[in-house]
Amino acid sequence: MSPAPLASADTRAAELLRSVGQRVTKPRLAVLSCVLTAGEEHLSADVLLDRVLAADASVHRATVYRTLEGLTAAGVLQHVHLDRGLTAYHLADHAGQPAGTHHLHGQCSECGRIVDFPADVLGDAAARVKSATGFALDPTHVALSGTCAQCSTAPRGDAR
Amino acid sequence: MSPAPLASADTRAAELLRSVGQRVTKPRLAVLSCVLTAGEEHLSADVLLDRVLAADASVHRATVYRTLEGLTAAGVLQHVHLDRGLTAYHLADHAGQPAGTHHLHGQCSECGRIVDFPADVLGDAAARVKSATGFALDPTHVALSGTCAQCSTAPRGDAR
DNA sequence: GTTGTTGCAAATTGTTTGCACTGGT
DNA sequence: ACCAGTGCAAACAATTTGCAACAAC
Repeated sequence: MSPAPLASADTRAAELLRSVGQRVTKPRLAVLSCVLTAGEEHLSADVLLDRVLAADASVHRATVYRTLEGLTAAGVLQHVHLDRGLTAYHLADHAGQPAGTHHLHGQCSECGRIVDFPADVLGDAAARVKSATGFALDPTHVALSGTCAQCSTAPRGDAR
Repeated sequence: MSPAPLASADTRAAELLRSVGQRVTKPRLAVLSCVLTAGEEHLSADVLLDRVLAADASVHRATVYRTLEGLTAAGVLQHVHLDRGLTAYHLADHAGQPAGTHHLHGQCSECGRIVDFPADVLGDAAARVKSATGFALDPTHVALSGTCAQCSTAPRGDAR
């Protein structure tokens, strides 16, 4: 279940922090290694908060929120807005790529799960909306709503 | 600027209430006629709350929220979820149409304005997402994010 | 009259702010 | 040593709840 060499989550976190010129502090390490450990999973700020607290109860809530904001500003993390006004964080798409090619997200309205979509799933929809209405869609800013594959078939399976 | 015969907003509201078998009460009239008077405008619950209070301060907040929920359940109103976890309400698309053909909404991330889109703006995007990922998009549930025509050109113009 | 509605006050959820202290570099 | 970063407590916004008084039918 855990094949990853995650022993070094803290080490990677420290490297990342230094590489963007941020001070290496206990809360920042805690937050970043939670994100690193989560891997594929996209975690909302408050879930992340819970995990950080579970790992180190001495870190304060406010600091977790400030840290997430700071790491996003520094380009280490990216976020999407979800249902209910929550925000989910994940590692930034690698810096090599042309800017603006972020992938998009869908959120299942049944179970709350977040799924990744390739940047181009919407095809020419954005262009169509723009020319029809003048509205410039930014599908990366907010998660698209719908029902995930699991919930479409199986009933209940709430993971929120 | 105001060509509508809106003198009878309260009357229409009462008719609507009766037509769905809901009791005609002061708070319900206040809420419904605010929605009717808003017309095209899509109002978030809290803005609607302010307007209702401005019209009749004796109506309680909690009642406004309960009323909006009730009217939605009764099929009189529909809602979309916005940024920040807010919810916007508008009159339900007329009952004559085939179910599920609701229009969609976009919300400008600059000014917060809500714009309507025809139900088919996304073209085959939903089908594409479904077959690529198994995720069944429901673009009517949450407003699509982007920048409205005004904000794309002019700078500041916050109407939030 | 009785059943559905309302007003009120207090709780909730997720997040933010001001400020004095602390710890990284 | 210096300043960015942190903990804490309190404020925040939007919404929700339990309950007793109340009013529409």
